[in-house]
Amino acid sequence: MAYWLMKSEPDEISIDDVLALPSIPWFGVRNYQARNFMRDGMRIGDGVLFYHSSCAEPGIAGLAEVASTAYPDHTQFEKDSKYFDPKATQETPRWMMVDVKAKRKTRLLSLAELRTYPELADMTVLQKGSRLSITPVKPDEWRFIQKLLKEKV
DNA sequence: GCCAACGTTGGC
DNA sequence: GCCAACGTTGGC
Repeated sequence: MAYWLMKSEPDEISIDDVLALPSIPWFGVRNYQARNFMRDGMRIGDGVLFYHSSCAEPGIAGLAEVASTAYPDHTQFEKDSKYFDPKATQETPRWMMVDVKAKRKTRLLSLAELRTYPELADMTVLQKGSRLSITPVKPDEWRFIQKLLKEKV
């Protein structure tokens, strides 16, 4: 069992949007490192911190889980999609995605708050210049965040 | 809107 | 394989 942090722009897809559906396909990832995490690392049932980015209050907004293993992202083949990739073919797809199922909304653990905890100082998402939309979360970090969500409401 | 940091592309 | 130029991310 592994843990992940996945960024989404709430203007596009928020935790509320995902909660309203059984699961959603995580389309649109166009970064090799993030793709490899989905393709090589993610397994059904892995824990996900749902992070809102590029918004007024960036931070962790909910808990989710991985609901499928990786499969080709269909938007890479769609000419009209902003995620279209002319170099991808059906035979050799370049981009993959997984399904994500929301579990619940949490209080907003803002980026500013996350930065105050020494226990989380090594979190990838908190590192300077970190832009990856999908990052692994260490078990210690996951546990600390679960504890935070129980203790401080 | 600014801009630092990082990733990708392509000429050589 | 190097690296400059360019594009993107995302906090502020």
